[in-house]
Amino acid sequence: MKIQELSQASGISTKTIRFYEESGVLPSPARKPNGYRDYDQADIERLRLVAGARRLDLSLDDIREILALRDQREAPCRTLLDRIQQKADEVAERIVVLQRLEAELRDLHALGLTFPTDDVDGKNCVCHLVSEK
Amino acid sequence: MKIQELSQASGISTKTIRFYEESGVLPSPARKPNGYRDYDQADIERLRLVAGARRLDLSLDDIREILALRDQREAPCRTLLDRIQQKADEVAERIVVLQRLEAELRDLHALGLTFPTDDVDGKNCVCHLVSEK
DNA sequence: ATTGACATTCCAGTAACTAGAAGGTCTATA
DNA sequence: TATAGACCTTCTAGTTACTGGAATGTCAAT
Repeated sequence: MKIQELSQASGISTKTIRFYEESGVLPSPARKPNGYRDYDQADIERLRLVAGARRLDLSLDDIREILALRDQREAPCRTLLDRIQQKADEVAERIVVLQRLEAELRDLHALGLTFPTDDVDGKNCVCHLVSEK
Repeated sequence: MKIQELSQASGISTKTIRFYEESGVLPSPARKPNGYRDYDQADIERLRLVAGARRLDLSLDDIREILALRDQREAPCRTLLDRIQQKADEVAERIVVLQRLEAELRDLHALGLTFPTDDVDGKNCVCHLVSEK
């Protein structure tokens, strides 16, 4: 199976597949006599796991660790579950920060609308609202 | 005024100040006879505007554009306000995506807890939940 | 003369790709 | 047989906004 077929079976671009190989997330595959990469069913499954984990926004570092466990025939389920929970917590935190930021941006925008928009140096300008103290 | 004093007046590290200069966000400052960068009050104000805009997560590209307007003695308030609103919209979208992601992660974690954690290849493993179809 | 705190430049690394160049291979058709 | 096109290969470099470190120079005080 050539790289493009793996790409279609996984939904991951050939560019990214090669990048994952170089990053150590995917092993170097067998090569055909002409030098083309040659993949099999196990590669599809591995790449699908990577794709699923990436969709959950797990880092390639996390994924490497999980796959390394699996390669040593140790079940990575515990580690994977831990990472999923940890990622959920990170995301929750990030959401809070972004909510604060959005509120601030909306407030600033509303306040800015009450100001003249042709003031380059005066204090009556949005720029001065944006400048830190 | 030396770079460290500007750093203290703005809360931006000297590393970042030099980086901003190289990035074209700050102009090349005057130099003292010994080659040290020499800043003045206007530099503090400019850097504070940059810092404030960065705190609102505006990109250096946006900031460059806003400062370029100001440098041509055109009021950047309209552009700045537009960027603020646009950024608020982006942030709102990002929040929605992250909320979906968090829900998915929590669900997956809850589901994973009902599975055995020592299953390397079996279908009864979290890994298979994570793998994409 | 030396110490310590500053300054300078340049190089490399971060995360996860993506784009493009230059070239080799395979298959089908004119 | 020649050639078109769709694929493959490797390599380099760009993205964002910094951050860290090395090697070296300057300045003030002891």
